[in-house]
Amino acid sequence: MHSLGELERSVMDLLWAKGESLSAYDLQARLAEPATTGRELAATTILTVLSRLENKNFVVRERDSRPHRYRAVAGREAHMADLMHEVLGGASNRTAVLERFVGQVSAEEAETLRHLLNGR
Amino acid sequence: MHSLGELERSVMDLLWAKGESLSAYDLQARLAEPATTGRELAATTILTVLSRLENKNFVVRERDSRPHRYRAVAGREAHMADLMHEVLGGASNRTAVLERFVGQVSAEEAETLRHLLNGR
DNA sequence: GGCGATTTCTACGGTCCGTAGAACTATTTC
DNA sequence: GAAATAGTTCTACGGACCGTAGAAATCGCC
Repeated sequence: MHSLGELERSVMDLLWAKGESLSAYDLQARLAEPATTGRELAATTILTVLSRLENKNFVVRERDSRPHRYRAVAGREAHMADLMHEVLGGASNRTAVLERFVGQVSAEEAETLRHLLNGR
Repeated sequence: MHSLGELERSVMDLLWAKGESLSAYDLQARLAEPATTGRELAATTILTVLSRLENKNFVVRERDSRPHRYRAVAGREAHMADLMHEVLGGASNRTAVLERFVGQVSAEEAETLRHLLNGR
């Protein structure tokens, strides 16, 4: 799985936060807000980043709407779960990794996990 | 947490496989074997990589033995579990991530997880 | 068909990594 | 203890990836 740079991640965060699709100009405005990066970036910068994110299969582009709109392919949570599975998949001894992993979760999260495992 | 390049990862794999500490020359020989990278690398290359791994806190160096020996700080499984926790830690909604994660594990792994959670 | 909005192309500087020679330091050997 | 040898550190370069954005091309409207 491809990894994300800092600006790429900021863009994905915005797309993830807003479930809908956004145009490069929307993103430009959101990124300029102090709450996010606070930087005023050129529109072409955003477009380059979005194009790279498209190549990495993180976003899809709606080419029919006229400023193109971009939408996250997977939700933030799905992406993170994928990342966790990617790590786990690279292990020769998955059980040992899971053992370590479980050994470090908080009590509440252990409870959450038990609950989730029963609901399968 | 720092990330690893390809050669850095190969070196860590060797250090993880062999629990003990290894010298740069040991690693050079292991890396030259077809089973690993099959490449014949200069000794200084290995030393550079090890030095970077030391900076990233992946290995410790035993400076008293004369070809210095290097040892992995954490085991492979611990490292992977750490990575998974790092991903999870970056989530605003950890439960949602765990839900996705658990939803994708195999039946056997789900059983493993239940077992591990009960043994806490 | 020209003009403004939008997208694509091209590019440059920074960082990280693979790679290794050059320079330096420690150890052994005679 | 000086010379040879082994080991370590310094310096560097090329490639990949990313942030950044201007130039060039294209689209859509009047």
